[in-house]
Amino acid sequence: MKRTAYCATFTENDIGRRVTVMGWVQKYRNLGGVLFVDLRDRSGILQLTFHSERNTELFEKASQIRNEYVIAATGVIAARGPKDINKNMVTGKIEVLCDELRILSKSETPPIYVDDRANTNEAARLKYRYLDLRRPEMQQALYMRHRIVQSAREFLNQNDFLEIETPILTKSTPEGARDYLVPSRVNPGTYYALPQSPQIYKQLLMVSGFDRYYQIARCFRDEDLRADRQPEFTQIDIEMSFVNTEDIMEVNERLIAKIFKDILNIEIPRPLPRMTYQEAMERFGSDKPNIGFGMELVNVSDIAAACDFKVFRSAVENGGSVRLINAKGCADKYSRKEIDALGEFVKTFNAKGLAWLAVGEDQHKSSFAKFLKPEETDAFIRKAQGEPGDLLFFIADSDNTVFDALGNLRLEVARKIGILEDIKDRFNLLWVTEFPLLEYDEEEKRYVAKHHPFTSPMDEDLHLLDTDPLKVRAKAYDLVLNGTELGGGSIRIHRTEMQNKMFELLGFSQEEAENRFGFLLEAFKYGTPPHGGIAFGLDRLVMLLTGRKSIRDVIAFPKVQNASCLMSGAPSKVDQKQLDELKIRNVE
RNA sequence: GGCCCGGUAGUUCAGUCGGUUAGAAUGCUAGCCUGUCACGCUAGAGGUCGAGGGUUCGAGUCCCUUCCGGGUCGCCA
Repeated sequence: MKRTAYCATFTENDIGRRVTVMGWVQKYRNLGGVLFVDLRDRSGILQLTFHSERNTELFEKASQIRNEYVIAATGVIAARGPKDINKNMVTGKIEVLCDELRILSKSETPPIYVDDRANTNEAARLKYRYLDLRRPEMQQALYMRHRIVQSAREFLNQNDFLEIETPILTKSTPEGARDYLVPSRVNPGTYYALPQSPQIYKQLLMVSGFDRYYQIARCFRDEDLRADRQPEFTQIDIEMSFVNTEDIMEVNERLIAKIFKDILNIEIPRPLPRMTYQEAMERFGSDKPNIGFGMELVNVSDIAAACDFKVFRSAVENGGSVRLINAKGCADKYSRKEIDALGEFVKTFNAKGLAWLAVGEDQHKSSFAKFLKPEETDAFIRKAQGEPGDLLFFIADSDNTVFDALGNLRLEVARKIGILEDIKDRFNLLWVTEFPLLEYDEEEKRYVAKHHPFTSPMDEDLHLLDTDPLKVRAKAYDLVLNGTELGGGSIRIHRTEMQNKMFELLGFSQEEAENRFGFLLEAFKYGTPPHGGIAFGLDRLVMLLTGRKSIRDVIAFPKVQNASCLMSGAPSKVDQKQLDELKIRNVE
């Protein structure tokens, strides 16, 4: 018995043909004298029929069939009667009149439904992931993932990029995320780290002269999980030599455009819009703004500075700002209780409070009206272009807090009033450029790299490196899709002196820099081309292109929030013998 | 590490003010049924109410602790 073809590939053109199909029993319907089986494989579903009057013995055998049995059936493709056509099925006009049946393997009653309509709890789905993956929805997601990777590979291959693998067992570089460590048996007491990204290796490949590199690279970061963050994830990792920012953006716009064309048949307008980091923060309160809708931030610090409301005035006096967003027509959509809830919401972003003002025809309601002169209130409304029915939300704080809180509030309000749902099928791509090179880490009391320590500062800002490092902008860029960071990259430092300068700014002693990145600095001594690159989060890209809410839905075997795998039980304890070999002892 | 939501039959859920033997749908098992397509009809089996402790005459329900899952802040160069 040899399979003729996948179930859902047969059509009316095959009527009369004798075929063999194999797959899983999606559903059986035994009507007494006639039995229908919906047979499923990765292509879809095909109906098989067995008649007791045609072949009693075969019918008896078919009656043994239960859901999720794996069977092989042979028969003749037949047209269904006019009344029996199922318009909801791709193969709804045909069926297989079976004359042979083999039960290849039985199935116990499945613990979860293999059905897209089931709405099963995710924990149960993950425990029985191999069953969950039988669902068409999941098959589709992984098929799309495959096609997206193929599309990217095709583009990169055609554009002279070489796919090169880099080590998984690498050297720990404590900057950045927490490393996953792997003990060395041969060198007791020492550890490999799993790569957070192939960053240093791809730069070394540029030193080696490969000029254009890519890799569908697995990356590992031991940090807490989110809906869009897994401890191991995949990047489309790219690096190029003898290029500037423009060159890299240009190639990658073409890459992304090809993927959108291939996968969704959508033409991406090129060149993609660009926005500086500064502008993104000022207008949207985010370095990954969702530009699909307005409700932009409005700076009202000038009015606030002159008013009698102390919360507003002192924020400006302390070097911060007062900004607002205008929730158009929301004055009657939010109850006091809901506004209070938004107040709690912004507190999670360290805002001290949320001031609000509901614009009326001639009388306004607000949380702070009594502190303001009417003309000051009017000035706020005018600057916010407020009209009766609008609801203004104010945050007064340091710029960073105001941006963070208002940027997130903007998204929260948009979610609540349905804007995000309305625009989810549109794809708004943009580049965010000119990121700050450094930020100040309050905990560590030192500067840390915003992107990574190999990012080149902008030439225009080099003079600020010693005087005002926080003002230095980097040759760094992120690609943002609908408010999600799809990828980011930079032009790298390719001169030893500049790299040393950078390490110095980050507070590394010569010795530390040598210890951590010495091999890179050494490599840079022997002729390094100017180079730069980018990495895209493949999981996020697939998630957005397939409209899923979590990257878990586009990863075959994902981990849950505590970084464990519900199916395999990893991580797990190991034999004492294994630990002994590694010279490792658990402590309480 | 903090905060929020959830955990009752294989699955999805209901369970009122703390009160009789914890229900429904679906799935499962059996019987009937010759054109169904989430077939239909009849009957049946199926429960550590996540776990432990407490309050009470009595706890799925109230309290405490804990485990598990999700979201989120911190974290994620």
